[in-house]
Amino acid sequence: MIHSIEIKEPTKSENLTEQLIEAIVSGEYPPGSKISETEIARFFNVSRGPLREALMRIEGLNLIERVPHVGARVVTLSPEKLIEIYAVREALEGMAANLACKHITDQEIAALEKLLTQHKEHIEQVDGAYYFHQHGDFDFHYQIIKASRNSKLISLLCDELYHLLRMYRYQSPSTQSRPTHALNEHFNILTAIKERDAELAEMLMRRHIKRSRELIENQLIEEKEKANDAR
Amino acid sequence: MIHSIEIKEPTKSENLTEQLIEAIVSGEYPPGSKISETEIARFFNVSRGPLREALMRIEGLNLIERVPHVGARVVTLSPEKLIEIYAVREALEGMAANLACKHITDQEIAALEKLLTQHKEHIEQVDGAYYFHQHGDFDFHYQIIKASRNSKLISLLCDELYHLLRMYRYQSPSTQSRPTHALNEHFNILTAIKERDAELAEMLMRRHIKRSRELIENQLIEEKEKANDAR
DNA sequence: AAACACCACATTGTCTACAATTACATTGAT
DNA sequence: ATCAATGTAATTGTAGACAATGTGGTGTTT
Repeated sequence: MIHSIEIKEPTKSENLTEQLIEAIVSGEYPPGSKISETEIARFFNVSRGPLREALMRIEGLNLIERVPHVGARVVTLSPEKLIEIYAVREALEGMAANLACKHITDQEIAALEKLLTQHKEHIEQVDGAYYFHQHGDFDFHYQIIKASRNSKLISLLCDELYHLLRMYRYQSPSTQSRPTHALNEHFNILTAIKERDAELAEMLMRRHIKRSRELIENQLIEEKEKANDAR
Repeated sequence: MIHSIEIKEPTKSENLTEQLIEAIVSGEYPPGSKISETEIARFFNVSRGPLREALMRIEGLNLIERVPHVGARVVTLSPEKLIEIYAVREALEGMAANLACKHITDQEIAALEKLLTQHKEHIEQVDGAYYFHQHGDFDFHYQIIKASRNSKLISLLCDELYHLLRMYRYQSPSTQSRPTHALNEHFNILTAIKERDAELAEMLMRRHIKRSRELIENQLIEEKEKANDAR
């Protein structure tokens, strides 16, 4: 989707970084599991030097937590942390939608329209096409973020937060989504962008993300009630 | 300047990271300058291993840029990049002000009030107390960010963007500020927070940062015109 | 004189070995 | 039996040596 795998990275350290990110995000190294340097270095046929460099970078992405002289563990994403991330997304992607109105090209708008039409067809045909929807959801948001033309915004959302969100998706596949509602909201956002109404686009995007967040918050409340009942 | 490794951080790699950040931000290693691994490792009395680990982390903070097999250079902050950062700040700190209204304690509000009163006195006494104002400006924003109680927001603003902003301050000391106006805006923001008016606080904070950004944008335009005239 | 090819040098990337710190288990005392 | 202390084993942190790549200069050719 985003990263072209055309050419290998020139250095082992960078290759490792990408592979480890994939392994962590996909759940191959489950949340909370320990990352043994010697073990993983042997597995990837590299020495501990490049591996440690990769770990430093991955720590910067908040995918692992390291304690000196103790080791690294894969982070466990609590619903509380996820809610925090959604608050950040609300602010940043709202800004992205605003800026996109000012910079997006007609071609890009056409591409977005095509994307949403495809989504609509898929949802109508395959009722509850969950995975596809989630995938496409990222696509839609990604294109708008890119259209903001603000490289800082793009890197924060697509490099820093993206992996954490993907990881959460793997961790809790039971997350209920709302494909139809979300699709409608996507269409409304696109309409605002087409009309170059920056303020409206921002507001709609923020509301869109806020609703996703509230879904998670409700889940969290349910979980807590269940825990209380069990007591 | 003494670089003796005290018992602050438990590991040399982490010590190095902090010292290098300080050196880069303060301009000791000027923008665009090359970072020679062997040279700096010798200077700090460490081997290249820990140094490289530190460089990886600092690269993640976007303070340096590394090219494989070529080396690392200190980033040069263009006005364009700074404007991008301010757009991000506008979104994030707006959200922070909003959340702060919901979570800030009365003690914290009192502390903020005291802070602003001190700023006011200083500005009245020492006209154009530039450095202090900038310093205090960070204080005010920092306290509000902390009061948002959103750890992701806090780390993004205070860990990721903060160093870049400090670096810019060192790089272009000629930046004209507007202490009196800014102070008034700070007071207005604080009033909104005191009244727990989240939406107003967010709007005022965003406008406040937007005005700082516009100051930079105007400078940029002036520079370009000057460049055109010289041609 | 300009452009290209080649070689030597310097710098970065990686590996192996060693030192330092922590975790766990065993042992002893209360 | 529980708790504390200590020693051992395993893991992480660091250092120095070696390999791979990029840079710059020199010399030749057109």
